[in-house]
Amino acid sequence: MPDGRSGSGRYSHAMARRGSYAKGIAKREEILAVALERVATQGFRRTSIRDIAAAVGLTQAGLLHYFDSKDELWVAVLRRRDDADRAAQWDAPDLASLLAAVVRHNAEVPGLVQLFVNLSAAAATDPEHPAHGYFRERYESSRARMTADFQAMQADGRLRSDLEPEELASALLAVADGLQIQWLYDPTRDMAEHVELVTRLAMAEVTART
Amino acid sequence: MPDGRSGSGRYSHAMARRGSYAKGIAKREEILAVALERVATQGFRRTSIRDIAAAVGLTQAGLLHYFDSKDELWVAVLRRRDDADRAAQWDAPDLASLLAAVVRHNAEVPGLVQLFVNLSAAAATDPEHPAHGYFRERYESSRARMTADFQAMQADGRLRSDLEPEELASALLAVADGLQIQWLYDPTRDMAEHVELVTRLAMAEVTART
DNA sequence: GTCTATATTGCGATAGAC
DNA sequence: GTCTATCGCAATATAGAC
Repeated sequence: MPDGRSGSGRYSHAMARRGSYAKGIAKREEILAVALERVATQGFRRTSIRDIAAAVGLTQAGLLHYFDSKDELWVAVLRRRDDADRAAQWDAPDLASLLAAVVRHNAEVPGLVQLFVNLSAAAATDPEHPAHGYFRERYESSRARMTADFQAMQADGRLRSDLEPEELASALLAVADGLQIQWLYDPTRDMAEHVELVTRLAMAEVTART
Repeated sequence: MPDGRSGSGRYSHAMARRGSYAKGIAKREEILAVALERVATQGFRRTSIRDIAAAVGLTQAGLLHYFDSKDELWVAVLRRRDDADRAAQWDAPDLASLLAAVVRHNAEVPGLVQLFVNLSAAAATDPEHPAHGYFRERYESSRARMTADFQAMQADGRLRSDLEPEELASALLAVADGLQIQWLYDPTRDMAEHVELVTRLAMAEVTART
């Protein structure tokens, strides 16, 4: 994505075209930022397209010029979060620990959890939903990367050898997702703790247990 | 998981009258059955109360005489499923196995899974949602009963003693919920298998492992 | 190109007639 | 108990102003 920000003031005709383009990009970024801020602070359910539009000085129809639909906007917000998480460089020895770290961080951003839970549910039941492809691919790639990581860990003897890496990957992602829901109903639940519990169970242990 | 509560007994005010009481009950049951059938065949998102009403020979307003709102109707459908699950008398040695059995059965009824996933997500983010109380209590009671079961299993030496029973209960429910979503995106995933994987990891083992 | 204004559609919900 | 009629809302589509 071009990052060029237009200067303010008057433009020649040519500048105006480039300027308008850059302005459009900037506006799009502003919408994403505001959408994230609104959903984070006032919750998913209470954040309508009209709210966001008003907060960036547009009408609802004006906003939908930048995103084809409300759901496309939400997908863009989630992609942005994915990018931020990827850029954050958590220090985790493996992908299971990374998942726990990301989950721990998510507890600070309830609005995003609300968004994720609602959108993933809505898109799951409708193949035509704008977010369907996003989630499908996200699960597939997360599972694939984790599976590879677990295979390596089994080769190193860090992970129990008597379980299917892919099944464990699915199960860990599921714990993270399922706990998000329980956590929304009861915020005293510690999401990351549960991911770590299952991870711990899957780790090869040196010490005997009772 | 079946929930320990009486399920099917929410009637709207008008039902309390004598007169055609039995007929009213029968109609209500018919609506529940048809609602289940519609959501199962055409999916949750595309099932409006107008659809259901037409299928039972009523208008939308006529149907809402029996249920205060669309979401109340969905809750009644889910309570009915809980009742049926409870009545089914699965032969399972413990609640973790029971959960796996119920989950395995759920795979035969995708429409109900869609309904559960969507409604639990929508109600999670809105305390005023008609289904919020239902899910909150359902999670709480399922977790409580499972926790008690796990404590007994630890006393018997059937379960690893180095983990929190309540945490394990939460995690198992979360695996079941999270896998529902992954399964909706990719029906080749075996939901029950994953529940059993985590259960197996938590069980005390007699044999040595690698 | 970017945006506003307007129209249309479909939904759940409600009021009141019978 | 069920209807007709209508409301308000959200999402979307389109025409055309600038």
